[in-house]
Amino acid sequence: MTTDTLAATALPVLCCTPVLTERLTSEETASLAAAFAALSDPTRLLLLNLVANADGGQACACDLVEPTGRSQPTVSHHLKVLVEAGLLTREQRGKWAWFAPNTERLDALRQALTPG
Amino acid sequence: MTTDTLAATALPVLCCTPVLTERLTSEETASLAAAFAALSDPTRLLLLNLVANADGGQACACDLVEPTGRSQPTVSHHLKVLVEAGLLTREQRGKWAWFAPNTERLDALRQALTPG
DNA sequence: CTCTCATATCGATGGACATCAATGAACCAA
DNA sequence: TTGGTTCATTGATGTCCATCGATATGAGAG
Repeated sequence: MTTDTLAATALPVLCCTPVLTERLTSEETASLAAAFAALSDPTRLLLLNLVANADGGQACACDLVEPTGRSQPTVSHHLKVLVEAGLLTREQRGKWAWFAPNTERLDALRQALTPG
Repeated sequence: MTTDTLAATALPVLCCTPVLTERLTSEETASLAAAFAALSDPTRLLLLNLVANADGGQACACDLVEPTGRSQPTVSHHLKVLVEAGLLTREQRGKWAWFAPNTERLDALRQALTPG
């Protein structure tokens, strides 16, 4: 089996019980950790930043390779991780793949860090 | 070179330029990624949760080993990572080490995920 | 000083992951 | 079909890291 652990654990659980107020179950903990793990790589953080600041709040993958200084396969890999973590949405338009931030998911993540 | 990368890169930079609004420099990106990396481990997330929900908003290390199901050295390691990432503060009281959440740091992290 | 308890550090190990070059797959144009 | 373009997948490699047992450090207590 291919065990894409990020996708398997991050999405099913709604995420995000507040870390600072309520007791976390082990499932909630794993889900939250997976979401933060997606944000823990500088290249992915830069990709999210580039997409969020692009015109219309969306960007084509073709415009994301050069600014990161990484190879195309590496960028493709990181975009997949961000999508599977629910932080970006992906839409295919002909040959091109367009990405946009998933604001609901980001809101939920932010709430998890909100004090009681 | 000993490269304690978390401590070396996370703290000097103030952290946290909003990911969703302003362009990130490579230093800001690295600092933010380091902070999220500290939150990307289930055991550390649970430790933060336990401390934040403890009486008086602080907890003794001696009470954090059993609930995590990890060995004492492992818990000690994770607490160190959280302190070096600025997410927990550490205070020595006699033989015991007490930890509390660093709310300012958590606020800053939350702001980094706030939309424009 | 000696003993005990709380915590930190060391060294080793297994697994996860970021990265790349090469290749594949899907799409479009001519 | 042929070829070019965009993106994903594969396979290999080096590095990072979570985890543990063993051990060191350090702070009361007696």
